[in-house]
Amino acid sequence: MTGAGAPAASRALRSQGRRTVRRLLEAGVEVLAAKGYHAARVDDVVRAASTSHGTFYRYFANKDDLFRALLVEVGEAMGEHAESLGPLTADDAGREELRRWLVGFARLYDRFAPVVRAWVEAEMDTDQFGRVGADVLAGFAGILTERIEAADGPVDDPASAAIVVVAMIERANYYAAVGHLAIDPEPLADSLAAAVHAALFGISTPRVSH
Amino acid sequence: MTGAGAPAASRALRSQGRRTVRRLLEAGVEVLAAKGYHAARVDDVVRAASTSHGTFYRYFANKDDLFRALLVEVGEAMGEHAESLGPLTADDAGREELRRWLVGFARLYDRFAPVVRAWVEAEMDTDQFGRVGADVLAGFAGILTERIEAADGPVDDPASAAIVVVAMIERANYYAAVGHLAIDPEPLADSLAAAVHAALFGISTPRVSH
Amino acid sequence: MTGAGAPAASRALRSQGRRTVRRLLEAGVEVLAAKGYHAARVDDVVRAASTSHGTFYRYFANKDDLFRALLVEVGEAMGEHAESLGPLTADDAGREELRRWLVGFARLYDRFAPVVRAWVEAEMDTDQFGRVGADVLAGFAGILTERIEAADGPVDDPASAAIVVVAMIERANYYAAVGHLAIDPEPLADSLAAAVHAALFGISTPRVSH
Amino acid sequence: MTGAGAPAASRALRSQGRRTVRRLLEAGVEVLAAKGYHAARVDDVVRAASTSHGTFYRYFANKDDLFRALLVEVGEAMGEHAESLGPLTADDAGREELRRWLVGFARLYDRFAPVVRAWVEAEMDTDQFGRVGADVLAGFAGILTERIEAADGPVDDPASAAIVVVAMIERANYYAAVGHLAIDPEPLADSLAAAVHAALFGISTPRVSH
DNA sequence: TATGAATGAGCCTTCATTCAT
DNA sequence: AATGAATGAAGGCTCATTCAT
Repeated sequence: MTGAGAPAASRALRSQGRRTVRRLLEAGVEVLAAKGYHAARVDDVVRAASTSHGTFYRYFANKDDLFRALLVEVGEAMGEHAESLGPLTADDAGREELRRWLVGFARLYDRFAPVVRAWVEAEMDTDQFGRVGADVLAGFAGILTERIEAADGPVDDPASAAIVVVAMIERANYYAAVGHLAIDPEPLADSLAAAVHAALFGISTPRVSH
Repeated sequence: MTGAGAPAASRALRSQGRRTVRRLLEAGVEVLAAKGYHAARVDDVVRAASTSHGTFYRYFANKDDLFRALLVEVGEAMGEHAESLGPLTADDAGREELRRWLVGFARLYDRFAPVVRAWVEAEMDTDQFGRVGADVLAGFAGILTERIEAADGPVDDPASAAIVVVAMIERANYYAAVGHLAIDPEPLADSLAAAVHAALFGISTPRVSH
Repeated sequence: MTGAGAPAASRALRSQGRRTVRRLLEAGVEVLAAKGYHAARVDDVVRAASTSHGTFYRYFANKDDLFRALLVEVGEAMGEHAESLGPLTADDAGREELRRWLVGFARLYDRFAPVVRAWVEAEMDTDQFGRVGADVLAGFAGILTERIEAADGPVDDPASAAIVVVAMIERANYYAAVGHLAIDPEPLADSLAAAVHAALFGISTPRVSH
Repeated sequence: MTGAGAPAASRALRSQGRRTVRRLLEAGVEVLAAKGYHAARVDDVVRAASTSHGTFYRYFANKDDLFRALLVEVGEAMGEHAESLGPLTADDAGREELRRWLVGFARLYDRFAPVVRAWVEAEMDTDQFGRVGADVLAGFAGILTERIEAADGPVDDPASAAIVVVAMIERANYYAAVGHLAIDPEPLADSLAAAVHAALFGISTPRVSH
């Protein structure tokens, strides 16, 4: 798994080739961060990777192919993290687990923010591109649904609750990463954990002691 | 307030001109719905409005000018609705008020979905365009913050709680409108109201019957 | 029938537009003559037509669309001429008719040589382009077949005889037009008429009197 | 004579080198057959020859160098065959000789069809490439002219008659090989022999039985 | 000697915007 | 006021050829 796109799928890359692919992928993230998906130019990417157009198309079928490859990487990292969510319980341990998991998610999100933003930007366009992103989301929601069912809390409809939770987590992190609204990361993580736990078990925070 | 863009600002439009502007705005929504922001072409808009390029530029400075005008309309409607949120209370009346408000929001969202999607798509691009959208969000979050503070619930940080709530509401409706994930509108509204109320007052649902 | 390509098919062209189309078609012939089909650049055409790339694509879907339009024009002219062939008879009148017809053909061929050469060059490429050309040839061969059958001469298989004759006429004119081989037009026309008549009626030339 | 191009001219090739050259030439024919001259890519050739770009340019100066080498091979074979045409006489023996010769030509043409098609396609492009082909044709026409003169038939202008005959033979075979028009090979050979003999001696076919 | 990685000029096409009628 | 013709900068992609290993 080199991370390369379609044109390189049939060939076995040598070490030089693999290095170039890596450089292009990293350049892709850079450009996505700087200009976003639609404004990203192949020229920007090859310049950032210090290579040529010809080389780009040796490893990726086109612009989308590169970004799809990036999204797949992100999807894999996110999927792995999603699996790491332990059982959800109504007690403090459960809330703590949730918090731990959300912090990990925030870290991932922050790291991959440019790619996720690109996905959001591109959602409408390419079926393929949108598909990869939707799969990530669906996988996420699926795992949450399982945990919620297993938690046996007061939730009526685990599937739609999971979606609400995913939506909340994703967007809140998105706002934080994009900086669209001014939020501090720490209180946000707390608020999120509280909100999610409350949504699942009905108790907002342990310090409700008045 | 005719809804026209910059070039028409200095002129007083006659009724024919106003009709043309109206046609262009509606065509803009149509095109946004059909193709999204980045794939929308001026040519698509003028064809949908049965008019010409020359005419388009008589009323709007450029493509973005049209979409900004649309977004302003949406922002105004959303802002008005935001203001209509009554006091939030921990009891059933508070939950009911919340539910009413969320249903209204879902209706608005549904009606303006193409424009909102366009905004999401365009977020990175134009400072101006993104700004209008961010203002809408910020206005929203501000009003919620006020209400949460006034509610005097167990919430620690009203501002970031408001953002979590906005994120949850916005995204959940977005998913529903775009159809990215399969959600039924009714249980979604219920789940949302329950989740928001729980996040604010710590009681998830009245029917916790274990 | 303006001769324009696909993009102009749905619009009604005004006189300015029709003039532009005409200029582009003529420029196409020029460029074809100077550089041939494969070396022809859209840029060459628009420069020869003193217009812009944008304008080119307003009237033709792409390079091929322009050349197809030209080929259709040629095909129509050739088809009309083909129809003008009178009955073939074994006597001098028949030979004279044949000669007249061949001379007319040579004139047409000369006039449209660049386009025909382009067709020959492109034969393999586009199905569409090749199809138009093949249709012209087939139409030609069909008419000849009819005439040969009507002539009731000693020919065994009118269809393949017609093809031989078409091949002979086409190529001989081609060589003459392209200048690949040094041929004078007049004796060529004579030789062709003699050969064709001989092929159809078995008498090569009237002056075989030894 | 290894058939290699310019870069190999100065070196003496070992047996491995000769094998590589052979593979490249055969790959060239394959690719020409499959995609034609203009669509042929160096990459296609090296892939078909199971070798690399670097190797290709060790033996051929460039793409055209390979195809020129192929055309030279064809030209030699054709030239040899042309020489094999015996004296043309007005009697049945002459007609039979002509038929034999034409059948041999058809076989050659069929075998080399891809290369000949490539030549036709490329006629305009490279002076060099076109020249080789024109030389083949001219050699052909020259030999025919000689034979026609020696035959002392009723032909007025042997040179242009030869060209008409060459045109007829070449194109008819071309159509047959390319499949542009539906022709059966056998009646075509007969028709051709009959037509050529008639053009030269004035008697179309022996079986004129009216 | 062979391989495959890299190059970059070149070409087609799009589309927001301006202009002439 | 409206129309549609014209513009041209910009960007994606190809592929013959050269280079480094």
